[in-house]
Amino acid sequence: MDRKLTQRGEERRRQLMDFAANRFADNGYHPTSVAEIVEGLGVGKGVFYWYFDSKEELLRSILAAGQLDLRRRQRAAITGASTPMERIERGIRASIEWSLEHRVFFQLFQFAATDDRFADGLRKGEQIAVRDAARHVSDAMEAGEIPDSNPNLLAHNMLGVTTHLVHLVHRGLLEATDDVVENAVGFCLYGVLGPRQT
Amino acid sequence: MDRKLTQRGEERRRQLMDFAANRFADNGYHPTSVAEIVEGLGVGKGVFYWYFDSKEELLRSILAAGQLDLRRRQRAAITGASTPMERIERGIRASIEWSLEHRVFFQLFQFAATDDRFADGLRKGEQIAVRDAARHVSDAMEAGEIPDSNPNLLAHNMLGVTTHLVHLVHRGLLEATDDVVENAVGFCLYGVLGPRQT
DNA sequence: CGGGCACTTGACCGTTCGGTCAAGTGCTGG
DNA sequence: CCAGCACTTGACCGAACGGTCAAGTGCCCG
Repeated sequence: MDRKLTQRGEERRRQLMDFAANRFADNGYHPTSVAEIVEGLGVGKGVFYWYFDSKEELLRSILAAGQLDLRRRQRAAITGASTPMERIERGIRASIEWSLEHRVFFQLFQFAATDDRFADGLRKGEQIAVRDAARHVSDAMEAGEIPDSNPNLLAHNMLGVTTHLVHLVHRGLLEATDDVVENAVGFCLYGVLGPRQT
Repeated sequence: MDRKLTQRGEERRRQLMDFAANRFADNGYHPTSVAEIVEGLGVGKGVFYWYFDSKEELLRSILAAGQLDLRRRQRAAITGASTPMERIERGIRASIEWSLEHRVFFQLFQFAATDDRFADGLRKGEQIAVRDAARHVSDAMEAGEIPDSNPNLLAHNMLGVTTHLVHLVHRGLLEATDDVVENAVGFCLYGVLGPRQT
C-alpha cells in the first residue's frame, strides 16, 4: 500500500500500527481481528483498508518499523568504541536494553519467527545485525584478542543468550536488575573468549 | 477429556495428535482448522471431539507428550556422569540432539512460548529442566570447578544458546554439523566457566 | 467559495471457524 | 447371538472472520 498521505493520514496510520501492535503482542496476531482494531480506535472498518492492504501487511509494517528502530539503536551504541571487544559488549547491551524497553516489538519478533509468513521478512534484518556482530568478533580474532573459531556462530550464540534473557523478563519470570544483565553480558564475553591463553 | 479407550481408541488418539502436531508446526496452530485435521485422517468431525474437548486441549496434550519425552532423554543422558561439569555438558548435548530430532515438538514449544494460553503449561516443565541444570551448576561451584555466581541464570543462558542454535537449524539457516554443536557446547562451558583461576 | 481529493462510514459479502448432536456402525464380553 | 458400549458419521449451528464498496464528509488549495 503506497498512498499519498496527509499529516492527518500519517497520524491515523501510526495509531493503527500502535494499537494493533499492542493487541497482537498481548492477545496474539491471529486471535486479534481487524474489527477489534478499528473498534479500539473508534473508527469504521474502511479506515483500516485505506491504510493497509491486509492484516498481514499491517504486521509486516509493524515488524519493519521495529527492526529499523532496533538497528538505529545498535549503530548508535557502537560508535565511539575503540576495540572490537568493546563494540561487541556495547552491541549486546544495546540489544538487551532496547528489547527490554520495547516489549511489544520484542514479542512480535518472537511470534513472527515462528510463522513462515513473516519469518522470511524478519530474517533479512536479523542477518544484517548478526553479520555486524560477527564482523566485530572476526576483528577481535584478527587482533588476537580471542581465539579463532566461527564468528557467525559466536554471534548467534550471543543473540540466543540475550533473546532468552529478555524473554524471561517479559514473561515476568525474572526481574531486569543490573546483575542479571551483567551475568548475560559476562556469559557472552567469556563464551567468545573461550580457552584463554595466559 | 478422560475417556475409557480401547487399544483402537488409543491408536486413533495418537493419530490425531501426530497429524495435528505436524500441521500445527508447518502451518501454524491458528491457521490449522479442526476440519483440516479430520480430513487429513479421512474421518468425521465427531471423531475429533470424541478424543479431545477442544482444539486447545489437543495442543496442550501434544505439548505435554513432547515435554515428557524430552525430559526422559535428559535424565537418561545424565546418568553415569561422574562430575557436575560432565552432567552439564551431557545435558546440553542431549537437549540439542533431542530438539534436532524432534523438529515438530521443538517448533510447537517455540510457538507455545509466545502464546499466553499455552505458555503457562510449558513453563512448569521448562522450570523443572532449568532447575535441574542449575543444580549441577551449583554443584560445580561447590566443588570449586567454576566461580560462584547465579546458577539459575547460567542455566537459562545455556538454554538460550541451545534453543537459538536448534532454531537456526530447523529454519534451514544452519547445517547441523558436529562442529556447530561443539561450538555451542564450548560457548556454554566457557560461559559458565567465566574468569578462570590459573 | 467551489471543486477535488484525502479520508471515513458501516452495512454487507461469502467463507470458514470451533463445536454439537441425533443417528448410526461394529467390536466384544457374557 | 445379543446387549451394550466404544467409536464414527456428517449435516448443521451461530458466530466471527477478512475484506469490499457505494455513499458520504470535511479539509485544502486555487
